[in-house]
Order: sequence, then structure tokens, then C-alpha cells
Amino acid sequence: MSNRGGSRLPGVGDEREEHIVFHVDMDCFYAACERLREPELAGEPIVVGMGYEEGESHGAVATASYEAREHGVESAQAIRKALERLPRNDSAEDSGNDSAGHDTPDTTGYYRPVDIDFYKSVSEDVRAILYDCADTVREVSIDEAYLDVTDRTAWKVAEGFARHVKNRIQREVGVPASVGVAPNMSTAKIASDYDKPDGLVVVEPGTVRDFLAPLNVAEIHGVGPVTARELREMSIETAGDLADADPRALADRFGERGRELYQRARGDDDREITPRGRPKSLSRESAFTGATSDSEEKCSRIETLATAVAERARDRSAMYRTIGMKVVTPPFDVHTRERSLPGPVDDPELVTEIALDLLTEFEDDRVRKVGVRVSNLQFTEIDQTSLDGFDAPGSAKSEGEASPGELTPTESDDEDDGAETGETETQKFETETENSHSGQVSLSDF
DNA sequence: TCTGGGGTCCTAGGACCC
DNA sequence: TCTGGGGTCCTAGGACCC
Repeated sequence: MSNRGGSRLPGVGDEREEHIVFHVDMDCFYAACERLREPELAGEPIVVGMGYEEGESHGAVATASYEAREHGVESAQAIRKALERLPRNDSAEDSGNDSAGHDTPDTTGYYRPVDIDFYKSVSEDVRAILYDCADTVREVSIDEAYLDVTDRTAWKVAEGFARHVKNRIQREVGVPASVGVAPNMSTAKIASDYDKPDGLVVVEPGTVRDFLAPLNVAEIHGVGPVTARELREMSIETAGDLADADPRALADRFGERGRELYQRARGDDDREITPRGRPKSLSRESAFTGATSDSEEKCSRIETLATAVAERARDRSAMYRTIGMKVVTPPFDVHTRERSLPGPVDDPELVTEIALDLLTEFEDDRVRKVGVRVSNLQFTEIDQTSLDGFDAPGSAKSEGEASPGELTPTESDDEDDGAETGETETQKFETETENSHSGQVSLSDF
């Protein structure tokens, strides 16, 4: 529609308009996975808690099913709070006494701890379908991905194709997904959210501005609570307001991000869909129950986390050149300290040593949470599985059965290695030989 | 909203170099 | 002794996302 301010020649560069982007977003993914294991939970309120254990009341809500949300249970809420609004259904523990027929009133919910390994295995099944359906896939998280399907479909039939993808996921894996279809990523993202759950929304080129205009600015990806408030202070409430705002004023207030948000509100987003590269940092953190000023407690927690981070890095064949630590002091002040080394290392003891050293600055503070992080990563592995050119069965972790569909992702992932990581030229050989493995690595990465 | 864990990107100042 | 401009790296913090 709108010819963006002369940034391209009319009729020449406009093929971008024809890009067809799907944003696939699983609905209440963790809860849906639990239903996969326990089909009796269909239609029941489910709360999946992290840091939560069976029968306990600590931890926070990772995912609440829509039925649970109706009772006021929200994401990130303390489990204790969730239990106030939606008492636990204990029938699982007494099962045998009561059959499913005798339902407790629907004011109770089923609480389950996060089982990330299981969710990953379900996610991989979904993944295989996505790679089968698109030329390029960008995985955003365990339950979300962008697909570039420009060469697989056309606007007239895009809705049908999107429905096909959605139906395959439901039929072959058994979890519901919402799909947004649009000419660019930011609009597709909003579209997938527009009619959740089980939604399918198509925003054709030329209709993007009108689709976005009435939405609250907070729905634009990249506008959080802080920016939303500041925008409101500028009398910018909707995406339409933002699209009509003075871009210079936005840039003054928000810098480069202001310009970007302005573009997104106008439906202009020319980011290419690229496969995800390798991680830039790895970290572990954990909260104390309450806050502690006990030095020993802090140190031993840091040691545990440092060891875990170093192990995680080694698992992923990552060397690191920067080691950092984080403490959160009440009410919620985040402090980070880091130290860079002359060159990359793989040295768990050094991680512990440096993290502890950085911690000393806070030894007298009350602390509610600590973390350890490594960054400036460099990947250097040449693994056994790549040497024969095939993924040896049972080579990497528990990947489940390799279905023919999974060969595709291995290939698509090839592109990101050299292109995205910005590694040195000397690693060309390595990036090539590690490829057959890298597909698998990213499978289980998140 | 009394705040769980794992990430990404951006900004800004200072050190240091040419 | 004072003056210029450009570039990179490091560190800390902030906002945001899932």
C-alpha cells in the first residue's frame, strides 16, 4: 500500500510486499502437553508451575489453561496466589476412589510441575511439521516460530495453506496452535494473537495499516509496560496514533527503537526471516526463599550455578571469554558484574572463582536472587557424528526417533552457522563439518 | 502484580588507540 | 599545552520477550 518514504523505487523493490509470513504460536503449550499425557484433563483448568512440586504451594505459574484463567489465574503469578483463586483438585492423588465421572465442582484445578524435557519432545514433533511446510523457519521459543512460505503458497490460497499447517499440528501431534498470516513478521505475530486460542487470522497486503490501527500500542511487539506508559504520556494510545506520530519525536524519546516501533505500527517491517543462530550467552539463576544476607548461603548458591553454567557450556561445545554474575536485591534491583578474559576458555573452576570474586562486592547485602552467566561464546566443536556424514542413531541425547521430516531442519540450519555467528574465517572448515550435528543441537536447545 | 528462569538487543560512559 | 575526530572494546544497566 503505502510507498515507504522513497526508500525503494516504485515497482522495483516491492516484492517484499508479497512475502508471506506465518507466525505459529502454540496455545497454552505446557498445559496442552499435559493434556496429551492425561487426556482426562481435556476441558479442565490446568496450571503448570515452575519451581512447583506436587502438593506444594511455592513456585510461579508458567502456563495456565484458558479454563484456569477464567478463575483469575495468570502467568507468572505465585502458585500460592493461584491456589487462592483456584483450589487444587486432589482427585489425582486419591484416584481410584472417585472416577472421573464424579466431578468436583469446576472451581478446582489440576496443578502440574513443569516437565520441560517432555515439552521439548512434543515441540520437536511440531518442528518437523513446520520445516516440512516452509522454506525458512525461525524458531523463537519452544512454542513459537515464524515461517517464510512465500514460495510455497500464494495470497489467494494462503489461508487454506495456513489451515493445513494448523490441522497437521493438531492431527499429528495433538496440540492446538494459532496462526497469523501477514506480509511481515511483526504483523503476523499480532495476527496469531488476535483470535487465540485456535485462531487463524490472515492480514493481506494492503490491509495491514487498517488492521493495526485500532489496536492498543501495547500489542506491538517491543512495546512493554514502560514504553506503553511513555507513549500514553505522548497521547499515543493506539497503533494508529503511533503510525501518525512524528517519527522524529519518537526517535528523540526512544532512540532507534522509537523509529522501529513507528515502522511496525505502520505495518512496515522488512526483517528477513532467518534461522536462529547460536546462543550469545548462557546463564543460570535462582531465587532464595525470601532474601538472605548469609554469605555462605550466597556463595554456595553461586558455586552451584557456576558449575551448572559451565556444564551447560560444555554440553553445547561453547567456550566463553566473559564470566558474569548477577544479584537481585530488594525490592527488585538488578546488579550485574562481569569480567572478560584475554581469550576463550572452557574452565568450570574459573567460572566459580570469578563469580565468587565478583560476588564479594555484595557480601553485606540482602539478596533475593543470584545468577551466573557466560558470554562472548565461541563454538569450536567437531563432533563424532558429523565425521561419517550421518547422524548416528542415539548419538545426541534423547532425540526420539529420527523421522524423515527431520532431515529438512538439518539442512536449513546449515545456513545460519556461517552467516549469523560472525565467526572467523578459519572456522569455515569447522562450520561445515559440524553441520549435521547442529540441526540436532538446536532441536534440543530450547 | 510483592516478581521464576532463560534469553536478546540497545544505550551510554570510560579507557585506549591512532 | 591545547586541540580534533574516529574507532573499538569493556562494563553496567534497562527494556523487553517467552
